Amino acid sequence: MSAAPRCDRAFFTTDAITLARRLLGQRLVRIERGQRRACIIVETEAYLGTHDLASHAANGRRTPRNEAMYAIAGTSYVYFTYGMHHCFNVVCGRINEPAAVLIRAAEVTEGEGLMRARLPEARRASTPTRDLCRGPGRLCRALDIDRALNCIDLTTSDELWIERVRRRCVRSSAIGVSPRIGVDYARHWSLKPLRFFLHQSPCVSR
DNA sequence: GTGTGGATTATCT
DNA sequence: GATAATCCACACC
Repeated sequence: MSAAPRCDRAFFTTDAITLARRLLGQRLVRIERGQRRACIIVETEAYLGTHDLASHAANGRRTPRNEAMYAIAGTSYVYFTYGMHHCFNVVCGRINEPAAVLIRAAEVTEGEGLMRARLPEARRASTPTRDLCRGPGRLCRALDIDRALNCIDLTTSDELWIERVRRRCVRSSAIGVSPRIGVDYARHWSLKPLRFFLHQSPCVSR
């Protein structure tokens, strides 16, 4: 594990599309009981604001669940869905203007054994390493991210943060763009090109 | 390789 | 009461 500076407030303080691209290639770090897990982010989705009908904050909806989306850039937003999965987002934009980036997939670099231990016994050994953080629910399971980590400050937390392992954004030609996944209910907003991923990564979902 | 449906429950209407 | 920013197993090709 090479030393790298933690992403600071300025890194997160931008619009969701910019942050979604900026996060690609950066390192997500989780410390639990003194043990470190890490992975390189390879897939993200931008959720833009109250006008974005696919966002939990669509039409200005503000509830206990999505309260974190209204917080300062660099705050975590972790929610529970489909009765069994957690999803991890990084809040961006201005305070009271809900925008966030969903972290959809990553490539494991540290703590693979700890991640495998979270799988059911039957699949613990047979699951390919590239699948451990391939998908937003799998990523949260592998890193043991749940609502205890909702609404924390990623610039100061000692449990979860992002390290800036690359100074500049990945070049555009290396980034694939597509519609977001699983938001068919959002009418024309489901078709907008707001999913970003590294072409060359085997750890991108679908 | 593709496609389909079921799991399972917090959250909101 | 309905829905969900998903995943998995199984059928079939």
